[in-house]
Amino acid sequence: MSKLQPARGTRDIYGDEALGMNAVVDTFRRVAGSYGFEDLATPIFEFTEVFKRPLGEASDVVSKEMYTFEDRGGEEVTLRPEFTAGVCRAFISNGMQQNLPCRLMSHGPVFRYERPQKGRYRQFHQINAEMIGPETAEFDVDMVAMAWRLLCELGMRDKVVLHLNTLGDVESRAAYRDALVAYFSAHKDKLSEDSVRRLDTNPLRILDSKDEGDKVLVADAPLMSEHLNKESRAFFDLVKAGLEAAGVPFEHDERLVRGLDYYTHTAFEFITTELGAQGTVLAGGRYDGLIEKLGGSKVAGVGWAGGIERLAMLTTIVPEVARPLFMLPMGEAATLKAFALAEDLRAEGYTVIADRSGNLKKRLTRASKANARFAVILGDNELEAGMVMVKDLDRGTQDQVTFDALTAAVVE
RNA sequence: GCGGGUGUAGCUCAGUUGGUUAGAGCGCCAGUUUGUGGUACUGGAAGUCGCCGGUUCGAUCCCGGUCACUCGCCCCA
Repeated sequence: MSKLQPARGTRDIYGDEALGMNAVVDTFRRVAGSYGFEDLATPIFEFTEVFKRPLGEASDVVSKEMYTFEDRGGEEVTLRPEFTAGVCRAFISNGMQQNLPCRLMSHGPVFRYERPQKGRYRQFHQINAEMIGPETAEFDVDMVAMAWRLLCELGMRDKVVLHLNTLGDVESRAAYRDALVAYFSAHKDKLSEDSVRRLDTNPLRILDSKDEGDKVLVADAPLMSEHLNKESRAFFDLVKAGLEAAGVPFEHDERLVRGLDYYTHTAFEFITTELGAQGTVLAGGRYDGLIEKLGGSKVAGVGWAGGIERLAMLTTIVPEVARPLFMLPMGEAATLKAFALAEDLRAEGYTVIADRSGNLKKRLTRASKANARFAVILGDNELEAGMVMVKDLDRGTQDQVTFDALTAAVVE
């Protein structure tokens, strides 16, 4: 066995898994395209500031999960740990605010230094959609509806549940945060160690603690919905009404939160029970403060990201692979003629695999394994007669046809 | 970063209560068929039992470390 192995948390992707992941990306691009989204490919690495500033120095992602290094020119750069910050940077860099709202879709690898588990890697892949500009709730509905449509097309309608919540606007959120801190501080002695720490760093996170003792306290904790101001309540009501109108089923989950401060209003996660602790398959929300934090103007945004590996593990769609045609020339002259015939067939849209090594038996075996429908046998006998032998591997029949008739003879 | 489990052929896994040549199925290669596949039969190749060290007359097996995977926590897609 080879000692060469990929670095921890990275993998080689091929075969069925590659097909599945491509199917997820293809479906995503088609669905998002149908909502008017356009492609944006941002760099895989950015200046570290791009991620550090919006995510916050104290956040886990920045403080211990980023792949940050100094390049040969002395610049501090970071492999992207997520898409949103880079997309917003691109939005600012390219003056996209001239044409709002911007609908931008991206996909590709992202990097986080974490302890790997199934469905959780250091280099993993995301699909990402951002809508930048809109301040009203109808756009949140569009984004969630688009995610739901994608998941349905991937055959996951019955495998995921949409958890939906609101974080309110800045004012409501701050009020709620204060209420939570007051409540949990009064019961600090009963909180888990993790949650005592969260009381300082990220009190909202206590709400989704998995500690049994915490859960008892959380059950009686104040609710976000009780601390929403009028505007925030109206915003959330509109999101819910819109989703109902669009036919998107959801659960209002008061415990669903976001850690970072620039998140406002809508937060949502599509969760499955089929992947253990890695149950979140697609998640997003509104980030009205992010662009400004990055140095842009005050522009709102709403977006989501999905984990391609996790989605590929759950999708039921079977990618269609074109059945190849095997070209089996025997002898030098036949090999040369086969080049021409193969090019003709490819020009007609066929997938042609030229198999020139080994005896005919071996080559037919390979053709069968490759799920080929036809094998085109071209030896000296055929060449002299100006013909090729076309073997139908499904039926086991074969016929000689002229070179010109080949294309017509291999129609399935 | 913290705690638990696992690591034997390309793949899925048996097995050795520490002992001489480590097994199966699938896959691969070859033959029965020197120009005809998928089935069948016959034969074959392939493993420093993850890596390093310790204990022992002797370690794939016991112990320690390490690497990787895996389950949970943290965090998150």
